[in-house]
Amino acid sequence: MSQTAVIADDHALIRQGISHILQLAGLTVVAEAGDGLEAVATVRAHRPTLLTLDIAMPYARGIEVFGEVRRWSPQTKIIVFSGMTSTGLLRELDNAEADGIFLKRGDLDQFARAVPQVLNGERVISQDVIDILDANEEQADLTLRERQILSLVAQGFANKEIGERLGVSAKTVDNHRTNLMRKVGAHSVAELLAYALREGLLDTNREV
Amino acid sequence: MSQTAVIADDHALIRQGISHILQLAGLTVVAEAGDGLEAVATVRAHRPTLLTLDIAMPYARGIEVFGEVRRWSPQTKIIVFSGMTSTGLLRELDNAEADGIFLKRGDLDQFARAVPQVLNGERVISQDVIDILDANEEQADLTLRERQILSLVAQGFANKEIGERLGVSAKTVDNHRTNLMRKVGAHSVAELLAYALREGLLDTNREV
DNA sequence: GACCCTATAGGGTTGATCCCCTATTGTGGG
DNA sequence: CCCACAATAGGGGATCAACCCTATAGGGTC
Repeated sequence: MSQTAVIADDHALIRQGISHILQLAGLTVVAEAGDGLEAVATVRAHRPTLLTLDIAMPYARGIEVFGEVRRWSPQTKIIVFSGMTSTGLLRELDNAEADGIFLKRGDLDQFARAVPQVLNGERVISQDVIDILDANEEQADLTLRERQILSLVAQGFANKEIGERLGVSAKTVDNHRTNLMRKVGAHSVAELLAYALREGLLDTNREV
Repeated sequence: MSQTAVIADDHALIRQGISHILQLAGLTVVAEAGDGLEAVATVRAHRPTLLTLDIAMPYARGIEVFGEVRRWSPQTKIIVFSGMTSTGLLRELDNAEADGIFLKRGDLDQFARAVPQVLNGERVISQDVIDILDANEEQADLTLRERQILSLVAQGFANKEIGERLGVSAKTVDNHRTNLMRKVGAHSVAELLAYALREGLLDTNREV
């Protein structure tokens, strides 16, 4: 039986590019997915040999898709394509034990050569990614609550509103926020968001 | 003599996808460019029939590339591929009279069908883009000063610092900021930045 | 059990922001 | 010549953010 692949990316152009490469590698592309939820559903349905996953997709971030895929189809190898180069995100992917990590801006031949290796059980991280991870060893690790609050702050909500939304007091939000700022070295909302943008902690372009 | 094309995009994967489509349309892809400066240089050297241009590239934004290309190779048709869906950006492209505007997440067949039309002198804007432009007719038009201050606020500077940097008093910055917020309907830094992010008024992902 | 960390919540201070007002200068339109 | 508006500057007030402090409850580790 031939080896199958599912491609998840919100850009049709990229799906086509990847599809072409995978076909040259002898894989059968059985399905494509345009957002995170679709990606999970498609993998559950097809249980492919390989999944190529974009981390920045509507409805569900790649990282969250990751866990679901591992759960419903553990034998599926996952290669992640990242458009963003932020340390935080790449480290998350590294820790999540992606079978392959590549940058969209990177060399395609490198990816093409890596496909058979990954299918063979090896783990292939592109050199670009390794460089980025090595460069910034230190990385503020934020707690779940802090990330949630950061995201809501970035969406323009005030402490009081965030408190209502999360079911806690505004004062608790204030405390989390203070810790958050100390961790990342910011001293105002604006500095905080500037940091979050740099690190790719936010869904910048919320797609339609 | 056959018709030629140059592809400018910072993602190799997308270049490959576009290249494939253009070749099917009978065009010869004579060069590819990975950033804005390269794009301008390449177009000057080859003067292609068609340029496909990504608006979010390192070193020079697509909009700036636009003017340069029109100047050095006026007969070159320009088709823009946008990953971002912000009204402001798309309107800018519309006003700059791109020969074609498509979203990266859009339908590829639509693009493929449009290529000959564009080469034929027609102007083709994808339906997705038209919908977005129609949806938000109103668009806050900010003054130069307001844009500058918005940008500095987003970079984490306080009124006092912005004042020093622009050589005006902090109070003046405060006033500009108040007007700015009234125009966009924001009531806090966070809301202001959320707006700016949505509208693509900021350079979100500053690439390596 | 001692210890650390997260999440919760409040008290209190300081400074910045948000937004109301007035006012001047310069520029471009009609 | 008047009007609109951008840009400048300030007064003043209400609110909120930023950050210090203490404190409790629960989870994990050694």
